[in-house]
Amino acid sequence: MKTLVVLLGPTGVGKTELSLELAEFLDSPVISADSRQMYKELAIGTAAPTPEEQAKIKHYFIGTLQLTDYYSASRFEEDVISLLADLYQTHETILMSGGSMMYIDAVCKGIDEIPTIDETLRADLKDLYQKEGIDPIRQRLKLLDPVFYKQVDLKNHKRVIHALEICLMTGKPYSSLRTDKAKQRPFRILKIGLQREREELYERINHRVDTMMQRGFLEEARSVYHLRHLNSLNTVGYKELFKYFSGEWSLDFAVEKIKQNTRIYSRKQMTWFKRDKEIHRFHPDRLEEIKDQILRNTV
RNA sequence: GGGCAGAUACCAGAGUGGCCAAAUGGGGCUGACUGUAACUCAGCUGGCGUAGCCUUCGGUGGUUCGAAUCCAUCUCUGCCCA
Repeated sequence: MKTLVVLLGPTGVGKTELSLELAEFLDSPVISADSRQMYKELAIGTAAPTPEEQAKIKHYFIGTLQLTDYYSASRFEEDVISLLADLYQTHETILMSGGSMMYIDAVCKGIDEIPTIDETLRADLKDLYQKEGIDPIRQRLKLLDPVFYKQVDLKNHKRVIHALEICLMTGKPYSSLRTDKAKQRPFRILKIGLQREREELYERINHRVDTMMQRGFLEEARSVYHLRHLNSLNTVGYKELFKYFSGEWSLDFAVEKIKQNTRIYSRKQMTWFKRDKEIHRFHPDRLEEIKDQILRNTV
């Protein structure tokens, strides 16, 4: 049976390194599930696989987008599913590796059909939000989709605005489009979660940030500074360096903040996958155990 | 040596007789999250199994029905004058 092995875990845990070994072991390319490594301008600050690593193992979805491109979990689902259809012509097992939990869920469980929001509509609502706050948006949502209105976190403006966008875009209540059902995939999914002791993970993260700085992260960030308002740059690492460029923070302080915010991000990832009972957890050093687990599930 | 200011929870910092286990921010922790998700948002953060109770606001001793808040004194810190 065709199998998708999903390697996941918090940032800095060691996914990239292990994915190379597993890819070799499985004779598979690596499908990257990382929402930021997709941008070609962000190679250093996202710790994307290097050109050398990519020369050894074929990677998909690394550096394939420009910062100005629109992308989403739904597109990722679509792109990966269609890519898998191709790859399964010649492979039994494919490896996907990454830490963007929502992207991974989109591939594993699917995501509901919702049209892409029209740019004008999006801009209009953003404008309304900035001028009058969240209240009028809440009120309109309450009118158009009372069911979802009761479910959303009303303080989370992003979710509230998006729900209204969907209602206005489709003419239907957002809640009516939510199926809450996982799609059946024509392949088996095996999730391997990497975890380390927190102290160990934090040390790696701190160290990794220092390494990024040595590799020219500052220059990379400066080269995209003029695009800082793009969502694709609402990203740990870049945000902080931008504050240095604007004179708000000293460089040392910005670097400390990058470390801190990366640690926070890693915790959020862990929270997300703590509740996923399908994940088999391993320390990254346990390569043999991981291989065993895969063999047991792919034969 | 003299004068002044100050010492509050992990940090910063409000509070200046009862409404104070003590504002607020940071940090930390926990969690939510189906489309811009490395986003966005929420809860907790002295102790004990809520309620309630217990121990706190530099130390000690007072005043008071009642003190983080007033008085005395000690220790430490900062600034100023010598």
